[in-house]
Amino acid sequence: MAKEISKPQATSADTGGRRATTARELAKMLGVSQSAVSRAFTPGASIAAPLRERILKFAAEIDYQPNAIASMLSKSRTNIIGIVVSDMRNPFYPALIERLSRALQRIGLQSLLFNIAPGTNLEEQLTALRRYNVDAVIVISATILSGQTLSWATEGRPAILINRVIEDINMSCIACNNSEGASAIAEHFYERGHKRVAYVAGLSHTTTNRERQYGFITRVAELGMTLTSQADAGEYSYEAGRRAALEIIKGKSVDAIFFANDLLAIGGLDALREEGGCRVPEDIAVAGFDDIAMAAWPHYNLTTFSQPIDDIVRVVVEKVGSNTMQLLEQPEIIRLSGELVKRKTTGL
Amino acid sequence: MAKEISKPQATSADTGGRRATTARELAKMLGVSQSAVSRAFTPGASIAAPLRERILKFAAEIDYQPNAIASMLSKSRTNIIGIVVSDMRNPFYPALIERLSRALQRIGLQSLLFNIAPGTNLEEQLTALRRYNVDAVIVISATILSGQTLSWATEGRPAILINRVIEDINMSCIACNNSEGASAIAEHFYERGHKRVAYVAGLSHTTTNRERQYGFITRVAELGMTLTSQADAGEYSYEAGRRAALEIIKGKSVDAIFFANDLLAIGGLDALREEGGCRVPEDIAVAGFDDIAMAAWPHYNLTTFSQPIDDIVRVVVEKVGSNTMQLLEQPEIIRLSGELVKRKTTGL
DNA sequence: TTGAAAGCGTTACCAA
DNA sequence: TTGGTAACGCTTTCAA
Repeated sequence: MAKEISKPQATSADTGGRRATTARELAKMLGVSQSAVSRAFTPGASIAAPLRERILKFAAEIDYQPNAIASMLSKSRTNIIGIVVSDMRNPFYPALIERLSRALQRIGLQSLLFNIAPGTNLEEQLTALRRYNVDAVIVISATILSGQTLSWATEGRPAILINRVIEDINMSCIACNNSEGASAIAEHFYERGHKRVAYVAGLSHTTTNRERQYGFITRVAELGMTLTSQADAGEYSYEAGRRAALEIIKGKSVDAIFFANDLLAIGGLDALREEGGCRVPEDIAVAGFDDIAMAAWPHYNLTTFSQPIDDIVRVVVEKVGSNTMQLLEQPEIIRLSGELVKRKTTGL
Repeated sequence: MAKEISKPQATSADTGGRRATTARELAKMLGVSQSAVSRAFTPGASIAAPLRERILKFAAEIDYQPNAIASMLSKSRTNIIGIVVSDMRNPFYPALIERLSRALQRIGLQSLLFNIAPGTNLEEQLTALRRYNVDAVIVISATILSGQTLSWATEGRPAILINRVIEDINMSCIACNNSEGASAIAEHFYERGHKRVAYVAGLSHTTTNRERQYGFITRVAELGMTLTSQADAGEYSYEAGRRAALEIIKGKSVDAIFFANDLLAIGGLDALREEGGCRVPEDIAVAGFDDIAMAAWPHYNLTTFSQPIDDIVRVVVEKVGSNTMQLLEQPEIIRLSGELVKRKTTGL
């Protein structure tokens, strides 16, 4: 028995092979020039309203869409932003990427992901970035790539670094005021009466770490507190946080620990309570940095310094969306201010 | 005073404006045809080794790279895979995306992100997907998009759904065996002597939820256990998990709760211990699904059913990398098996 | 405002 | 194996 045919809106010529309709074909069907079709789809182009109407209407009927690739070639503009990432394990990054890509989409820009895996051949991985002619590059990789490699990879394309600051490089950098944030944590510890404090670094050579470390230690000294110990966790992970915390309380007595980011702090927190036999905040206070979603979970309730993700996204999108060239010609270092979020790990 | 010029390896003609060298220019400089240049960069093309050598060497010197956009246009192949996502809050997805995009990169494919925000105009958001001529589409969005919308959005392009199964649609689906996994959880509960069990749904209408729910409930009945209650958390989030857990233990007595995913389970776990006054696993056992990184954290130590992310990625990349057309012509539903991971929330 | 035609930088076919 | 040349599907002058 013949199966019923459920003719799916085959308004026009069948697709045969799956080649899409072109502007030229559409133009011929309508008896107008191909240029007219192009203009119909170009906002602000010089075309009479009725003609545009007619073209757009028919285009919708036969489901015509301009081919973006061809457009890229002739306009030499791709509407694609390259996003260089290397760590999606730290929830801070997915959160940032999610909002960033949505904001970009809203102004017609798509995100092409370049997920750099550590250890492997970086140049090879970045070659693609150079070939795809992206309109701009946003780097969200706190680590791994040297400024030199980045310059090479972006090769004269507008680029902007998030959460990392490199001086004397022809790209803009945008970061929160790490050092002030860390100062604020130190002050908060001080106000709560903690005298002997410790600092746990993530990757010690990263600029975020250096700034947070500097801000914290400096303020600690200014306030006359004692920096009992410092640990270098070696990476920004939960497990590293656990290890560092246990190491810090071993022998020495400490009132408060500031971890370079929330993921470390959360690991440390669990370890202190479960293996270290400490009560937090009664025996020891804990603070982190970033304000990831988990920090607000009732179980952790972690005091932290909140990164202004929305502001970062807003500024980045603004820069990338408009005067991309300015990113090249006048690279600037933009500092956005976060805010101290006091929660239970430093209070009662 | 004049600033010193730091001539940055200007091996060849200065870039003036930042227009890249073209194959034609390169060819002229070398006195060969432009076709030769193209062939030099095409593996397996018919070109004499010495000529290729000469071209590649010179290309490297002047830093020439073939323009991928032009290549896309003439080959009508973009080497770009569209990745449709809608939730990066659940750590399962970033973990998947990270491995997926890296695996794709390894075979020369880049990932173009389409981050669909719920609530807003879907068609508008997906129009870009249709215009960019991606070679294939990978959908990692458990929810939001109807099969119909997806068909429209992919319009005859090879597509593959991860973690979601839609029958009678011309795209392949790949998912773990949710129903068996849920059965395994039920059996595990049974073996540990739990009689009164509960189920917490995420989004109840999603296929993952339906399959897990069905698998669990069915096995529970077969084993003669009692399904004390079911809750619909309404979303796959930590907070929803908390709420659902507290609701479930209110009044009724329950031995074990199976949450539709880990994020819910973790929220539930914290709530049970901290607000519900329950000991886990002594008073009540808890299990989740997915095996996200947090499930293995010592603090949670959550029993769960592990999704075979690596297998999923392997199969998807295989499909997408080779016979993309087969995805269209012979869509299949692929089930990959995960494994039960017994941890402390169901044991001692 | 409209149409014709010249690019955009490749790939691919056809001769040589 | 090589070079010449026609696509690829759009944008953008240049005339009309």
